[in-house]
Amino acid sequence: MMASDGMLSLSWNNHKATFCHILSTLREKERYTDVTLACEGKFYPVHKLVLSTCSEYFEKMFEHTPCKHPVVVLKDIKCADMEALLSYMYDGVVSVLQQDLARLIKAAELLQIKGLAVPDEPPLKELSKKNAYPWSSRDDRSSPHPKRRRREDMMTSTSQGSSLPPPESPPSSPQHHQESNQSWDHSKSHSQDQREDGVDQRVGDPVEPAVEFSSPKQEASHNQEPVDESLVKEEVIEGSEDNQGEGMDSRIEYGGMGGGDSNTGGEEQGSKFPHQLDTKHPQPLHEAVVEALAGPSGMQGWLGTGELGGGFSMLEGYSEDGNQEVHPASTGPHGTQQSHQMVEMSTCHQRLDGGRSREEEQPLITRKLHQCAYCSFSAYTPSGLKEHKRTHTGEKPFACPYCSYKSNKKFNLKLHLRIHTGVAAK
DNA sequence: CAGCAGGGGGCGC
DNA sequence: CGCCCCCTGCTGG
Repeated sequence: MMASDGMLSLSWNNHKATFCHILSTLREKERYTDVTLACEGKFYPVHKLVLSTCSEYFEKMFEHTPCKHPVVVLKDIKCADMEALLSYMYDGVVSVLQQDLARLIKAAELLQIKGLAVPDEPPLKELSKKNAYPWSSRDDRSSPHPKRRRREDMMTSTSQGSSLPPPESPPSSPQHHQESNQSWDHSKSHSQDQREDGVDQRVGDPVEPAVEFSSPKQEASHNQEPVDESLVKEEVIEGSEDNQGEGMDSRIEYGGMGGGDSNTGGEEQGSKFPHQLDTKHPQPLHEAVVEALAGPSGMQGWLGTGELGGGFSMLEGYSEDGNQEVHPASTGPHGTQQSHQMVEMSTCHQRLDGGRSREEEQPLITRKLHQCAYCSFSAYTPSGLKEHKRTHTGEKPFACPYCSYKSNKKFNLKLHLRIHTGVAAK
């Protein structure tokens, strides 16, 4: 925010990253989607805008497709690849097994995905800096430019397949940004294959005539190994103030330690855990965006306060699209949806204390944070989050039978009732 | 003092 | 593990 003779320039910190994340969220929630990609019987409601942005192919296709909501049938694309590409287009990053890379690139070429197949701009510097791992830098993803990240470099160090062992790479490895296959992900990854049941809703969708899309040069019928999208990293909210200043990654990767006895002792704990960020003051702009774009029940996993700046670099790996069923037909009652990001803070240490100040004094805790979708608050428990959310939604389920008082909290109602029942207060 | 909101303990599933 | 209940701290009238 700068002032030049009376003129204020308000800048939205982290705007681009935020914007991208909102887009991604919109896709998850199927908000404003205006095209449906269909491949291998699965349907992916997405946005023309995004596709067009990332692919001239789509751009032209939509240019010549007057339908308001066309269904594009991708005959020669594996759904796993499609999901990966969508993840790439929306999040700017995609996790792919090395063995699937070639197929993915081929698919990307078919669709002329910028950055994966079509040089969107001088790619030299991006690629040559590969070892700099730009995405782990604090560059807040200031540019949504697609980058062809040959993640296979890293993937080779870990074994592949659906049951990736915990990344055992040394902490110095630059990859601790991305792929930690959390143990709790394993269970979820199993359900990957059941995504179909979630998409039936689209089948009968009386949208416009389907656009048959058959890529000219595709033959791929390799084994269909779904891209293990559980290869997502988990972001941990980080109090950037505490940042030792040295770059970024005070963000920690809690990869694979959930399993258990591999108590790593020191190094991880070295990095302090987030105590609460400035939870009292969610960024008004962000909230506004949340409200405006995602609605009260949108924006899951919203972590951001712009102030965090380099504390984390957006949620690139945060892909509920990977772990979630593809858009269940009903998103649950308004305001009560429970989807929230769970960040597992796993340090293989047992709970160390029960005191209130544990956060400040003991970073070595094992617990889950339940991230509020509306602000940077993280609750200890899901129910805590639930209650907290009511402060955003205004939901007040507990009404006083004697007056018009309503509370968002049962116990508060109980306290209130005392003024009616005559029980001495406090 | 009333209201609000976060944290934590206890208990049941 | 999640829900329920309660304690506690803060704020405003």
